[in-house]
Amino acid sequence: MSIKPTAETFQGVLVDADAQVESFRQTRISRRTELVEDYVELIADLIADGGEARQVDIAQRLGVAQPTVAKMLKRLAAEGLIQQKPYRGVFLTAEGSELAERSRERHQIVESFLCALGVSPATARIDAEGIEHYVSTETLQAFKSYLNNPR
Amino acid sequence: MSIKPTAETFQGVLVDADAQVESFRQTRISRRTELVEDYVELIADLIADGGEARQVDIAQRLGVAQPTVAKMLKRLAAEGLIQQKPYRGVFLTAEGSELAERSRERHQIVESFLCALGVSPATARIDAEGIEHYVSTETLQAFKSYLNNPR
DNA sequence: TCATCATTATAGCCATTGCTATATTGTAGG
DNA sequence: CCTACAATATAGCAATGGCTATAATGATGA
Ligand SMILES: [Mn+2]
Ligand SMILES: [Mn+2]
Ligand SMILES: [Mn+2]
Ligand SMILES: [Mn+2]
Repeated sequence: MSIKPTAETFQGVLVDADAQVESFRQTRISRRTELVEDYVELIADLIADGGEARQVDIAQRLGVAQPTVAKMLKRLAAEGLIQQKPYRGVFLTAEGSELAERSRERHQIVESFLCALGVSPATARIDAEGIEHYVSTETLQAFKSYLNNPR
Repeated sequence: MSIKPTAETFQGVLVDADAQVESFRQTRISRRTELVEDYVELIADLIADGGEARQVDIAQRLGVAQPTVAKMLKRLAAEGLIQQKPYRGVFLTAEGSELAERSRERHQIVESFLCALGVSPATARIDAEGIEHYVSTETLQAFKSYLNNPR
């Protein structure tokens, strides 16, 4: 809407437009990388646990169908985060491992923080799975500080 | 991967499978409703500020193109959250107003909470725009409790 | 060895969320 | 009144992330 500098203008209802558009833009960027982060994190966990990450296991853990996983793995391979041999499990590249490790750490901090705040473990687990992807380094640092000195 | 009850099995690397799949499922559900919540919240703010919510204003605030908004508004109308007259601004139905109010409140609590935790206002604003959609009522309650008794 | 079965690959479908280009409509000024 | 111009509508495209059905492959066990 256009600026209406009349006497009865209610200031404060709307936040600064430039700031708001920047927030929405950043959120859209985070949403695009969300799935990739969950995939590499899960792949790293599966490899750490059983030595390999297979499509069926990834699909079962994510609760999606196997072709959905197959398509995403192609994308991850195209982005250089994993390597795959036909009809074999996948493994992480150096770049993929780094992203997985960063994601795992951040996820752990968010979940621990929620628990420290008094949220039940079950709810903390669910909420952290979504929240983790929208937490900046600054907010993550604030979470860490709280964990070091809760209450 | 299959269960491998060997002696060298590393327990604890992988979380419970059923719990994990439930987390991912809930996150996918939240992701689907994210945009709708931001739209109705923004529409309510625009109406409160200027008396009307036009496509150009919504588009400018979200940082997307006008046809993107037009398409989403059709969806919101189909879902009964807004009413629109051709070539006119939109307004919220009773249902849309309720969702907008709930979203606005939740958004405000999340942003205030981050600030109270020591996050800078600019970062809190950005992070809250994403985090808000993945916060359960239980976690929101924990945020409120902290706001009532911080530090 | 080789047949079966679990796993992976592929094809084709749909919904969502973005875009550009362009047609249509409404309205305000001259 | 009527013409610009601003706003909206529409068409068509692309990427993402789901799905089912089915083909191709690998590995296991008899
Ligand atoms: Mn995660
Ligand atoms: Mn996650
Ligand atoms: Mn919001
Ligand atoms: Mn938001």
